[in-house]
Amino acid sequence: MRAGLPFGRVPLGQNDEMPDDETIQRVRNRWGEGDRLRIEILEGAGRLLSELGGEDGLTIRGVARAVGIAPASIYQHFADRAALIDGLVEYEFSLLMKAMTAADESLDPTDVMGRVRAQVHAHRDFADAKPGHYRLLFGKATRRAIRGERPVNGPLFEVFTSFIEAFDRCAEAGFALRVPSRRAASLVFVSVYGRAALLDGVRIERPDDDSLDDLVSLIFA
Amino acid sequence: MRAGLPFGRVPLGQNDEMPDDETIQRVRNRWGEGDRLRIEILEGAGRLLSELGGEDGLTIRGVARAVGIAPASIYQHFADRAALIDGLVEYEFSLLMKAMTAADESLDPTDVMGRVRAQVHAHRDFADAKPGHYRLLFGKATRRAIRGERPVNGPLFEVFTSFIEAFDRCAEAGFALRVPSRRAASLVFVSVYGRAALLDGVRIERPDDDSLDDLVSLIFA
DNA sequence: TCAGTAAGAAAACAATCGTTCGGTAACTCT
DNA sequence: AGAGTTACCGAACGATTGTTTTCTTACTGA
Repeated sequence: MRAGLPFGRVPLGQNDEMPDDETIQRVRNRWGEGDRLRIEILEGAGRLLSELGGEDGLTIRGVARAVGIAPASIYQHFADRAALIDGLVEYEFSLLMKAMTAADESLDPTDVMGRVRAQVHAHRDFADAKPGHYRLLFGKATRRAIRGERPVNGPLFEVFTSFIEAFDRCAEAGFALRVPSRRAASLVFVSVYGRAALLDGVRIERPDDDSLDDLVSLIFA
Repeated sequence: MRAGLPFGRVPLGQNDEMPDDETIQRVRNRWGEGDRLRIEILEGAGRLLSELGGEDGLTIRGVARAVGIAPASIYQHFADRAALIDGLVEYEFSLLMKAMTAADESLDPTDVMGRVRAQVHAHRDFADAKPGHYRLLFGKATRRAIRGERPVNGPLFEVFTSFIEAFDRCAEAGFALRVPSRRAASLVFVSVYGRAALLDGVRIERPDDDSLDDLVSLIFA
C-alpha cells in the first residue's frame, strides 16, 4: 500500500503499524550528512536490544523498523547483519569506556583509590542500566572464539587495561596491594561481571552494591 | 528424494547430507519406549548447543537433523520450540545438580569443608566443559524476566540451596564463617559464574583455578 | 542548465524457519 | 483376525529473514 509515492516532503519509511500518534517524521539527511544515519541505526539497534533483551530478534528488518527506514538503507552503512552487530558491539563498548573514563576524571586525580571505585561503579551502573547491552558485549566474543574467528578482545581489553592502570596508580601512590594490580583488575572484573550477570539473569540474592567496594578494600592491605 | 519409502526396516530419518560414512542407522524405538526419543532429542539438542555455542541456531529442524529424525517427530514430545528449549534447560540443570551432589557424596561426610570445595569444583568443571550449556542455563531466566513471564529460578535455586546447605553444615560442625552462609553461597556463586563467563567469553587473564579455593578459604575465619 | 552523486526506497529473491495435517508401519490386546 | 495405539514420517503452508537489484529524488558544483 502507498507505493511509488514521491518522498522528501513526506514521512520516510514504511510504518505499517501504529499510524497512531504521529507517523515517525523522519527527514532525509542533508548532503554530506549521510553518516548520521549510521549512528541513528546503531542507536535504534541499541533501543531494540534493550527491549528485546538479547541479540536474537535483532534483525536487519527490525532495526530498520525501529529507525524508521527501509531495510535496504542499512546496507549503505553495514555490509551485512554480522557487520551491523559488530558495529553495535563496538559502539556500546565505546559508550562503556566513555562512562568509565568520565567517572575516573570527575574525581581529584590524586584520589587514586576513589578513582578505582568510580570506575567500578561506572561499570556496574552500565551493566545495571542496560543488561541486554552488557550481555551482548561480553557474550559476543564467545561465539567468535568458537567459530575460530579473531576474537574481539580489542575494545574489551581497553576496559580491562583501564582497571589495571587504576590499580597501578594506587601502587605508585604508595598504597599496598595484596595482589599484583593485574590480578586485582581480574578479580574486580570477575566480580563485577558475575554480579551483573547473576543479578539480571538469576536474581537469587541481590549482591548488594557494597560488596564490590568490599572487594576493592580487600585487595588493599 | 526417496519419498513414500516404507520404513521400519530402513534407516530412519532424512539425511540429505553426509551419506558418507554409514547412514545414521536410527531404528524406531519399540513399544512403550517412545519416551526414549525425548531424551535422544535433548541430547541431540545438547550436542548442537555445544557446537553452536549459543541458543541461536538451536532450531527445531536443526535438532531433528542432529538426532536423525523428522522435524515433525519433535512435536510428539515438545509442544513447540520454546518448550523444547525449556526442556533442555531443565535437563541440563539436572545434569549440573547430579554432578554437584555426586562430588559432594564422594567425600567423607564429616569433611564438610572438603565438600564445599568439591561442589564448587564440580560447578566450575561443568561450566568449563560445556560453556554453551552453562550460558544457556543462566541466561535463559533473563529473557523470561524481561517478557514478564515466570522466572525459572526453580532448578537454579536448587543449585544455590546446595551451596547454602554445604556452608550450613560447616557452621554446624563448628567452623566459623566470616559471613552468613547464605551470603557466602552468594559470593561463591557470583565468583564461579563470573569466572566461567569471563573465561569462556573473554579470556583476558585466566583466573586460575585456585582463586576459587582462595575465596572459600577467605569466607572462613 | 546539466552532469554527477548522495541518500534512500520498493520490490523481489531464495532460504529458512515453526508448525500442521494427514498418513503409514509396527506392535499389543482381545 | 481385527481394533486400537505407538512411533514415527512426508509434504506442505505461511511467515520471516538476509540480501540484491533497480529505482527515484534531492542536492551540488561547474
